[in-house]
Amino acid sequence: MTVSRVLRNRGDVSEATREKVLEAAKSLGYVPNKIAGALASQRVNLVGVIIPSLSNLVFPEVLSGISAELEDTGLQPVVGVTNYSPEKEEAVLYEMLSWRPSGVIIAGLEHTEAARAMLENAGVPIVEIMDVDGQGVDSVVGISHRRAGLHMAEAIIAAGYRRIGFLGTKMPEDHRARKRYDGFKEGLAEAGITLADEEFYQGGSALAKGREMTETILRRTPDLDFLYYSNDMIGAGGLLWCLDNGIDVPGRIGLAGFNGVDLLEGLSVRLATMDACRREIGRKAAEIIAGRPHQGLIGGEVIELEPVLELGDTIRKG
Amino acid sequence: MTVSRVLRNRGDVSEATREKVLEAAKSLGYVPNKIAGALASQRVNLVGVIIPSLSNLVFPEVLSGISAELEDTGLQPVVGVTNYSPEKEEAVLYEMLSWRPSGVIIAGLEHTEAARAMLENAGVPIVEIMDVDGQGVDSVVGISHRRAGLHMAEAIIAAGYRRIGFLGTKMPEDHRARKRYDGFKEGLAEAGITLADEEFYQGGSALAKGREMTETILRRTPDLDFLYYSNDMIGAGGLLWCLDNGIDVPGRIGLAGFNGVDLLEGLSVRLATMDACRREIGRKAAEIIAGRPHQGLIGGEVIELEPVLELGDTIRKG
DNA sequence: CCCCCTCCCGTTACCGCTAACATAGCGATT
DNA sequence: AATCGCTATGTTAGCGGTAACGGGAGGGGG
Repeated sequence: MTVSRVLRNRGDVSEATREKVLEAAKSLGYVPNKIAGALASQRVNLVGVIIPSLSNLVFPEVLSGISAELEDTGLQPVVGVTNYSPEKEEAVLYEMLSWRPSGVIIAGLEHTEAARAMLENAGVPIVEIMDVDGQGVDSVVGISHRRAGLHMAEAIIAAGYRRIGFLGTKMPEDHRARKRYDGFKEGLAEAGITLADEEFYQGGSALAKGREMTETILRRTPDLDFLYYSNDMIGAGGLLWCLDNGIDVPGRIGLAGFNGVDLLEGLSVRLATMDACRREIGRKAAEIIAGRPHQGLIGGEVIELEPVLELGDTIRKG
Repeated sequence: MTVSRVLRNRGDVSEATREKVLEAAKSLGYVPNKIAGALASQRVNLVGVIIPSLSNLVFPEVLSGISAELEDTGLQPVVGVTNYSPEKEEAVLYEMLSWRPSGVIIAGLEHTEAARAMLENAGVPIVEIMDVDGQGVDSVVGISHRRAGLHMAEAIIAAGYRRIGFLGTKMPEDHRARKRYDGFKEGLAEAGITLADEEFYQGGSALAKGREMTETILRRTPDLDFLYYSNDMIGAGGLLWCLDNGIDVPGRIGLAGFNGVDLLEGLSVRLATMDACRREIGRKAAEIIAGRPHQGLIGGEVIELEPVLELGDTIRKG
């Protein structure tokens, strides 16, 4: 018992015994068994984080925000990846909840019915992240992808472009991409414009796909004067293709992507984009999980962040 | 007890009771407590994975190999990130071991003394990945970064380049980058050549840094005819800078990076690089962890993979 | 001198599950 | 009918810690 007190820095132990315990622990190479500890104390210092993918670039950034915020709280993130599959999400969530984490951070608002039920009954703070367009189970931190798309449409129209094409992922399960798409079309519709053409892809290297799709769509509809890409990587691919083919950007054709991927800083021409506040989303979500027990919040906060439009060099000004 | 048997598919239970149990579990929203289960059975279906960073692009790929291989084994990866800090690594490892995972996959061969001791005494299979240049604790899966650097040097010299510069990260703790650097200089030395200049960076967007550094080094040493970058992202930045500035690649100057990052497929000019077998490393490591209990291997395997040189378009041929 | 309080350390009873063993039920075998 | 063998289910005792409480030693106040 005294050993337990020393190793957890809890309760009074004399300096003398404390040192003896620590020394003994070190010389034995003793590593306490958190499984037993967690079972006895009903406390687990883990936070489940469930995201669709790690190769998307966006999610590692969110994760980094989460880690940073959790750093000094004694909490530790545990990551699960769903590959955009709702069934996998359900399975991963089940697995995580069976470890009784102190909280769950999960991407998106769309879950299977069973997953939603588990979240509701988990009895710990839940934060759904990335997206605020919909109804959350508990707390929500994100941006409105619908409005992001809408604002981009407005900016494009304000810049004088009229023949607009959309390039994106096939998005059966990427709800956020779909919401941007919907918002974008809505924004165009407000100005009485409809999408002149669109092109979707699946899998493969995004940069290369961006090139291919750009070539395809411009061959099919040569009079397009703007291309809106559903993410920065395919946008960058398109931009490179335009530059290689001597197309005047943003004069002859304008381009924009989405996400504000730092990785692309360093292209000769900066792609117009919209920052999705990824690190910030991670931070806020972690803050909610970490703060809940102390502040005794009842939950259900909804934090909507504002994505910032960065015009870059691929939308003409004035 | 019967419930336990049903939920684990273990032992004989009649079909009738099995169904009753499952139905009851579902209607109660029962999620078994793995903490208690693990404590009682002394078995934990988690594999600790400790890597330096998630933003490096390389590690998510390794992870994806691990996840894929673990998919049907009932084992689940739990990721810890060290930010290239040995102290953080030690802390993360301690935290992980306190959950008594079924195995640990950890990047690199260099650890603090305490970390090494923990690995040795963990009593579960340990796989050190990425690097085989050194002495491992248990199993090792990776490539020889020293030889990767060396081979690149040979290829560059064979192509006729002589005034060679190196651009890389400041690498107090990136041992693999250092080993490539050492191997590279060794390769040059064999041909009686020494590095004509070098430049190091830290932090920031790699693409942008690649541009900056390339400009800096070429301004300082204008007669360089080859630049070897310690990773593909800064290499790509350098490549873009050269293209923007109308420098003839690979005629006037040759370029090469390291890693074979898929992300960059789609640049107009393919950067010479060396594939580091990242997914494969992940797969093999996971295979060792997953296979150990069944096959009763004693451990200590060393699997060295061969990185493949891809000449791309930035080293002149013949 | 007694009482009470504080500081330290020990005792006891779980936490929720599973390994191992015990037992009940029932048909087949001798 | 007694025994055996098998399947299906129940019982018991932990797993390695922690919460909650107990209690001895020492000190200060009345």
